[in-house]
Amino acid sequence: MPRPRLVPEHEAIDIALTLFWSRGYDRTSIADLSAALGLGPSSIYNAFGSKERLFRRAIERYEETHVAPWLALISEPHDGDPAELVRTLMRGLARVYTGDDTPPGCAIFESGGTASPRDSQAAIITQRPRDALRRDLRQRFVEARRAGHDLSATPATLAAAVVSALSGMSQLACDGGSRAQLLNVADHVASGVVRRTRSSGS
Amino acid sequence: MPRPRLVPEHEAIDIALTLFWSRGYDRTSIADLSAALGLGPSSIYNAFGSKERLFRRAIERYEETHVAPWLALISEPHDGDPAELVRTLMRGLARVYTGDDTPPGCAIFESGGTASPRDSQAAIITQRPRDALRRDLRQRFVEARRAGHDLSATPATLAAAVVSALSGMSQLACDGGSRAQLLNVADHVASGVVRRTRSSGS
DNA sequence: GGCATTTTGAATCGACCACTCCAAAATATC
DNA sequence: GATATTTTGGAGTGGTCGATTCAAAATGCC
Repeated sequence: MPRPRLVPEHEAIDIALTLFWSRGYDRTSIADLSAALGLGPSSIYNAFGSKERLFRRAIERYEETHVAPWLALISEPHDGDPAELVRTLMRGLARVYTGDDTPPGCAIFESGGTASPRDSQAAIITQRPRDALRRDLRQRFVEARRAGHDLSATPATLAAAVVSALSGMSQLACDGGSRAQLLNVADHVASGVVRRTRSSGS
Repeated sequence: MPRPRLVPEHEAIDIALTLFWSRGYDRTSIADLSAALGLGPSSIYNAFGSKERLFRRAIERYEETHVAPWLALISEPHDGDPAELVRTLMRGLARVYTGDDTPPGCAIFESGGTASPRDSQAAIITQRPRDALRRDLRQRFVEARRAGHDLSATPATLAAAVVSALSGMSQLACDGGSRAQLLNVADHVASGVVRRTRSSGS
């Protein structure tokens, strides 16, 4: 019954995500969002309440649309080679970080800034999915080890190493690294997950 | 002959570095620096010219005092095992990232923010040492391969992987990761640098 | 002590920040 | 068409940002 919106909510969130993703939370102003949406500040606040809440919605959307498909690989029980699973996960995210029509890097790693001792909600918002990724990966490695796979390190260390590599791949993409470079890193890291008992290939 | 400074230049840079390191460039205001130094804004601008130039000096100091000692390991020719070299480098930086009386993480990775398409001098300032680290590491791997060492990937890929791991270790430290966790990641990554021809240990 | 030189403190600059207020506009229901 | 409900545009809120100005203060040199 009320006046309809000029730009649908999900579309507004997508636009906001692109801005936060490319410039980070701090360097994205309400004026930037206003210009990108073609709406006044009042419309933004009427729809989302605050810049922080809009950022939260944008990050949630990023998780759903860009990370969740690959995260599903490791959240459900899987009896395949854990190295191959990590390889698929990392290669998929490598492509996300170097998408042609998306900003370089990973929104979860880059857009929130560093988590300072004191208040910085944006950093906390992006830290939660990072921790979740470490936890899920670790759990997956625990299951893989139970299934008899010979891992090259403890599940916790492997999870930390894989997430560290992903974080660094995001950084590399932001520094201008190519998709091929990121894929090479992904392959190399994945190949180090399982213990290799003999020399492989040339 | 002139009036002496209340706080020496190198000491002021150290204090500024600690602030930039812990809060990042954007979230560190002139007022913050003024309070930490016990000086008025005019003194800061008289001594350093601008916030950006002070940041540049602080990052240079970080490179000299915290990174250069470990970087020296890979810049000069070395005939030892490249894996052991990487291990020493990464373990040393892991300790820097989790120092008791320094902020968590790496100033070069965390304090500058993401390099946006458009102007953000702070991001560019921190990108230069990141690129230098990749370049030096790659060159070191090239030499190691010439010396007959059997690397597990191309020098460029290995360099990108090691720097990615370091970047991720910095992120992990900012997320509350312990020194032991970072050291484990460092050991695991280093062990993957050389090709392992047979299973090693338990 | 007087002078040149530099730093220091305090007040202040315009610009931009996230955010708000309010009247006009656009719809569904009646 | 009248009314209720929500969005929209635009002006404007106080606050903080980086940066500046200027007189007072503190030194070495003479």
